Amino acid sequence: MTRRIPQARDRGIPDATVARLPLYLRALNGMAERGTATVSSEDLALAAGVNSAKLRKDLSHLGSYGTRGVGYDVQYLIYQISRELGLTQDWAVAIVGVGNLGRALANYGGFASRGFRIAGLLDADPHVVGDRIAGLVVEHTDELESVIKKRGVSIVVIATPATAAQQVCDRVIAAGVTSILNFAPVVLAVPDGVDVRKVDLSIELQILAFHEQRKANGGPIMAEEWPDGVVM
Amino acid sequence: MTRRIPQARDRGIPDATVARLPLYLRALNGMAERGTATVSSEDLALAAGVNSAKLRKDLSHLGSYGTRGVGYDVQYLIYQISRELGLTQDWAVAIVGVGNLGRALANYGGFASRGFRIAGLLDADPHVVGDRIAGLVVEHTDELESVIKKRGVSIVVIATPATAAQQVCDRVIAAGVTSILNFAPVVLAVPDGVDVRKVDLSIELQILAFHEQRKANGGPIMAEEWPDGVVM
DNA sequence: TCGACTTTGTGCATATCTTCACAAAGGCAC
DNA sequence: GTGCCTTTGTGAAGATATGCACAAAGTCGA
Repeated sequence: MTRRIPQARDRGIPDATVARLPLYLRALNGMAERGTATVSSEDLALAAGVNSAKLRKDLSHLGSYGTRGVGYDVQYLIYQISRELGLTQDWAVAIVGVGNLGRALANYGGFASRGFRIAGLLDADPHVVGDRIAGLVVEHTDELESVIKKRGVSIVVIATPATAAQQVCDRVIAAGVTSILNFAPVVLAVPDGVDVRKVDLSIELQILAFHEQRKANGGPIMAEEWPDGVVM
Repeated sequence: MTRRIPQARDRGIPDATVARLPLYLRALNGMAERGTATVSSEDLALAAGVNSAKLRKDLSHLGSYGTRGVGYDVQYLIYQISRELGLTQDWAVAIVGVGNLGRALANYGGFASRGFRIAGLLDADPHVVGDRIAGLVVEHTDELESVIKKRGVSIVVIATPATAAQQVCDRVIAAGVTSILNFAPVVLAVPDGVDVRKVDLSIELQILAFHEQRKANGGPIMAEEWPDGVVM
């Protein structure tokens, strides 16, 4: 892990902040569509579902873009956050694995509107290769490296079965990709310098189940912990 | 602020730990399938992609289930984590919104194997109602309340368009549901006591884009911050 | 120009999470 | 037994993140 040496102008935006910026961006876009010109931290925080002090602190990491007594200019803040997140440029994304999930992702409207252009759909199954989905023709995974290079793909989404994920991962990294969004239920091994983010549908349900169980069991004080001899 | 008075057996498991337990569980299941009987914190941490001290501290919140000098019994630990997460019981889940994503979720194998039983698929579109997906017949959202009550649904997955999400949310809460997994790109307003977890596909990509941009711009030290006068 | 009012930006206290490092616990060989 | 070896469980330090509360900065009406 690279040691963070604080620079004169420290550009180290906390991870927790980065994770919330897209949230603010969405809320702001909604406001822009409704014609709102300026917004206070209080209102924006409400719309984004966070505390207003946190919102202000988050935004302060980007710079001082508000006006005291007034609030934030919606359009300007959209621009600043977009720029910080790198959404003012176009990102070519390839989706590997065109099962149910891959299809859903290909058809998901939320990508294109944020500068993510789907530049390739690939699958190993010959029955799927050639299908037209969301305006693209599915290509065979044999073409993976050439698609990445020819179309300047810099982000790859892995939506393959778990068994194929690591191999796909290795190949895209060898082809120069350093940002991967992984939907396969495996922990990918990657070298330093490669970012992997993971979305796991069943993990989210498990976390919900944990809390649901707590609620069902009559609150935080649980009467009997060891109902009866569960022994190794 | 409620002062945390440590109970005799303190049942407050940190959120960060809860979020990782499913990860450990998956790694352990893989080991069990390969016939591994015991595992050290070092090896399990490696398989789960975390640091071994963190793993040990996480597990210590559940109890003292390891053997010094040996490690953890795989089967026993699977049982303990499953129990803690509430996966030893059956959870009835309803999916509202059977578009591309809803279909993908309905067909996702990772649910059933962890005690999540899909008890209902609902959609507002009459063209979709009646379709058979993953062994279930899609029902009309008019039936939402009755499906929840009759089939004992305690977790609802919202995979509708953004515009319909809040309304669906309100209805399922009114019907007694207190755990919601939301895929719609909106911040749901819910009363206290209701848990909402959110999965947002485009947010993950935006976070990747942020880091990718950093890498592309020549590492952590960025030369020119304000290329030229971007002014309000 | 001035004063009342609003809202930002942030210092500071607190809470939460991570990591180190090691004493204590147990297995195992002899 | 006894002593050596391995690995857990955890106290304490450090790192990050959150939230309060308020001074500073700006708007706006008179």
